[in-house]
Amino acid sequence: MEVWKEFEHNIITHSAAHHLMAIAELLNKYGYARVTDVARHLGITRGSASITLKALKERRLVVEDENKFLLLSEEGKNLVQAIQSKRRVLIKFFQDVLGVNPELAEIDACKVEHLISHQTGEKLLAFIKFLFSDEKKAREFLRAFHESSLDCGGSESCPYCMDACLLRPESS
Amino acid sequence: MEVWKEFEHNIITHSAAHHLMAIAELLNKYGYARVTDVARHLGITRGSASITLKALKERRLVVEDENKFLLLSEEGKNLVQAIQSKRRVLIKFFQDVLGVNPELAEIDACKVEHLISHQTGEKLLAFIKFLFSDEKKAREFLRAFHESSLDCGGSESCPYCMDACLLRPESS
DNA sequence: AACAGATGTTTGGCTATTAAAACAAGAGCA
DNA sequence: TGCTCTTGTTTTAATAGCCAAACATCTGTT
Repeated sequence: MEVWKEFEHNIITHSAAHHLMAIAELLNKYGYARVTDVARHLGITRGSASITLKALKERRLVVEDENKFLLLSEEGKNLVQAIQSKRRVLIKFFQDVLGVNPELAEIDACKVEHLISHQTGEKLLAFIKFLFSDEKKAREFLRAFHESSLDCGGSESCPYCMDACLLRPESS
Repeated sequence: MEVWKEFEHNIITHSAAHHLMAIAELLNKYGYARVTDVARHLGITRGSASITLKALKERRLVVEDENKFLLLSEEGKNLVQAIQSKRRVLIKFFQDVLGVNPELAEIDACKVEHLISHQTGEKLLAFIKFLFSDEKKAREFLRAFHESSLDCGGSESCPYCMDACLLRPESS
């Protein structure tokens, strides 16, 4: 009765998260980030970026120097780190554990990276670390799973894909 | 440059998905579902539910009988099935594999259930089926992982929680 | 000095989602 | 018949995102 409303109570929206990450990537690549650069990086207009970035400045996640060059606050940097870390873990999991194809793994990770909790992100990281560790049981399990799953690629003949539990959703 | 925009191109929004699931649950529990029932079930006003449901009728996911009682179309039913199936798989994974606490597992699952792709959902299902199968390697691996992870609960002393890769995000 | 180009902001419009409040239609009751 | 309650819709207003277009500023060139 209340859980579903949590969706709105996130620390950051998808759009805002990507504005922050754009700044981080631009700073990393070019050493600076302006409104125009962020807009171009995200493929949106300068006007849209300007408004969103204004809100992020008010939230103290983004700061501006005397020449209107954008920087991340400490809080902004931490947020970006956290989201990027979750993204990497998710991509690794989707791709190298589940065997989802790389493009889709990236899209799915991008959609949820800013939504999953700190705890879940951490536990997934721990899981993956153990799974890819030297632990004999982990190695053997992973090999056995990948041998069993036979890479059906979502075909009609795959028993998992035909499972009544997951009725072809994307077709909708 | 384009992946991040996929977030908007989903089959269904979080809100719409929960309107559909509300109808399914009400039909299941009481045998009928009206606008008022959906609104009450979701904790929103009748006006809001009316508008969202109107859009869902236009999209042919919801249909109405002569007395304004709501039903799901075949497409609507399939969508609900798909989302609920993903939710169950996600909760099981978060809770019983990763060891996330039940409340958080439910919240995280709710946030992403409508976002992850069919392929990822299916592959996660296959993974869990294998993980909880009779397969000796799966049982041993799961036991070894759960013994190793020692249930830190996100504390300061846990090496995973202090991992530089996941800098305390929710604090932001 | 004057124009051109780039940059940043603002304004008006659109969609989705919410609430609040007004309104319409029906049902039951006195 | 008249009153009230329930139900559903509509309108107005918010917020968050986006675009397009107008506008203001600054810089560099001629």
